[in-house]
Amino acid sequence: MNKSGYVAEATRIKVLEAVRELGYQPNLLARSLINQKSSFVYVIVPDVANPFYAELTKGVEMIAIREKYDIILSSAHRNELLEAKHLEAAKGRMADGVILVLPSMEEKKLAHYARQIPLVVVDRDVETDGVDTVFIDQLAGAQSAVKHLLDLGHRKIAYIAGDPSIQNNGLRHEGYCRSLESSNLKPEHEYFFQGDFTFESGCRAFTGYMAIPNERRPTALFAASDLMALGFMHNAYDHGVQIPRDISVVGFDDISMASIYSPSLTTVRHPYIAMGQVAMQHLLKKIAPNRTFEEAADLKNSLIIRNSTAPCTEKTGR
Amino acid sequence: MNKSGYVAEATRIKVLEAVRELGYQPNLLARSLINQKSSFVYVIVPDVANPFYAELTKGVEMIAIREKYDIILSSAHRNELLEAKHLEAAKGRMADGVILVLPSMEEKKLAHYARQIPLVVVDRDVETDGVDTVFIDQLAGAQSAVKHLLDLGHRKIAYIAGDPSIQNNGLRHEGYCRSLESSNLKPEHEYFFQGDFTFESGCRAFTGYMAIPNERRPTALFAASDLMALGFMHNAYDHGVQIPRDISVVGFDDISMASIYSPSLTTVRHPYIAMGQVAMQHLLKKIAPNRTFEEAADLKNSLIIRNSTAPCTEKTGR
DNA sequence: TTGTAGGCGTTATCAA
DNA sequence: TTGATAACGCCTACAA
Repeated sequence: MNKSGYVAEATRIKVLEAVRELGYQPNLLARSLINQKSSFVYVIVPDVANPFYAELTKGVEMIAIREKYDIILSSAHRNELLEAKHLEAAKGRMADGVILVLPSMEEKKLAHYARQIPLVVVDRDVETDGVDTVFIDQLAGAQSAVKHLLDLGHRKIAYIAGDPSIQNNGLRHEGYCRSLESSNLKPEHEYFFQGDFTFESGCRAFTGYMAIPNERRPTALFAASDLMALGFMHNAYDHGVQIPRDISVVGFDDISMASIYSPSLTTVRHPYIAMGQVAMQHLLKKIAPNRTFEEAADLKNSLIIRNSTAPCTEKTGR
Repeated sequence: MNKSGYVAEATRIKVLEAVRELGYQPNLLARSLINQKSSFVYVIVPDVANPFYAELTKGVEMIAIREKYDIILSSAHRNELLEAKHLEAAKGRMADGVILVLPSMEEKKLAHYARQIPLVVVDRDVETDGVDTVFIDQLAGAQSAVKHLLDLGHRKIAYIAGDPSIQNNGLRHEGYCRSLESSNLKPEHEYFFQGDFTFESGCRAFTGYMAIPNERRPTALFAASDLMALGFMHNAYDHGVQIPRDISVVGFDDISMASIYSPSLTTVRHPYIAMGQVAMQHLLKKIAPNRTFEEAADLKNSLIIRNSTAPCTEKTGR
């Protein structure tokens, strides 16, 4: 008994000496077995190579390390079978909890697993009771982006949408629509470009933009991801369209490139590190409901205004 | 015995039924204990949020998943105490192996741990026997970058160095020097800028560049990281210095931004995903020396020529 | 073919 | 205080 208990000083010293001499190291697996506590947390993300999830993992790690948790990281590739496989592995390995990011499995299944192992779902809103979530309603974030453009005097505001199968994309689109409507504008079909979150789809959107006759051409653009915004700007640069002089652009995510690009990109920051921290804090609360942990940081999207947006110079038709 | 052995068909069916009904799941921890094999691999990187290491982790995962290994990921922040701590944890948890990326601990210590647990070191060259490494000698990569500039006719080639404490940085610098010398040029002190791999240090280097009198000003630049190259280009753009018209720029790493920036950046690609794959293959070989695995991909840096480099237009003084 | 004993490395419990 | 013993959940091996 190294830590506590009633031990004679002499014995204690002897034991400690032996420990050093033999290089003894406790077997944590055996310890887990008896303690029913492995000090493992699974983090299941769509793709470990995605920088967003790398940041999220860092957030998780920052909290986990203080509580001596190790992180088992795996990719589920937005495939519910893989998600299930990893969840089963987590149970089999007696993980103390699971952080599941952007799962594609249905809510019922999520609830099912949540009953078997402490589970926190990130980046997806789940209504079912018992499923803990860390989710930022990106409606507000998208609205603030479009409001920024409206405040600058823009009225013809285009939108590049992301992958429709992802919940967050729908919310970003809805934020765009609502913001327009609150200014008595309505989303024009002509100003809607379907993308898939990638750089290339942003490039393609530029082609669509150029196809619009000059007098109706948008003076501003909101893209559902920074990568698409940058794709658009990239092509714009090549075609001599200047940003923000000819068109203001707002992105979403605040990837590292956003601040580095020329011009730097106005965007909505999605705080992945903080989300990872909060997710881990939720998990700790579930694992040890009696213990108290510091309050979680408040999570929200924030608009970062940089150099890709400027006041509208075009006289409005009204 | 679910898999093999001599079992009556009836019993087998009964057992399988019971398994389903009770939702039985084997406890992998207990299984590990008896098998002396945990199916865990530790991946210890400087920082989990760094996109390079995220890619490397993906490479490791691609191989690991086939052999049913789970990955325990952790950050050591280039701190040898943390590295040691994670290595001890790996031993304590009976990890089957460790992939240690860019360790800062001394070789003797590495060899010491390598004797205790299968260990593969990535991104650092270790001479000691018994320590397996995945390391690309970046000398050749750097040389090809500078040779490209020489081939374009450049003679005044500046260099932005990275963090001196990192082995790879030294090799990149040496590659720069050797390449120059092979063309009977020598590295000018005036053309050397000390950076630290960050975007900001690249920006600062631009200030240094501008301080050089016009007639001696370099017509080309090799930066030891893409981020520094982009920082330089960023400031160049702001000051009306055009790339590649006024100065050609080559980076190192091929970060995702390199292909997206305007102009896109000529750079030396460092193949992190492949390195992760190879590292995991080495580890598997160490764990099960008898089994054979597919041959590892050949690893080397490759020069990616994009739009930030162009022929030298300045008449040489000779 | 089936059942049972022993042990993997811990920790907790209970006599001594 | 200390030492012995059971148990965590699994697997191997040997006897039935």
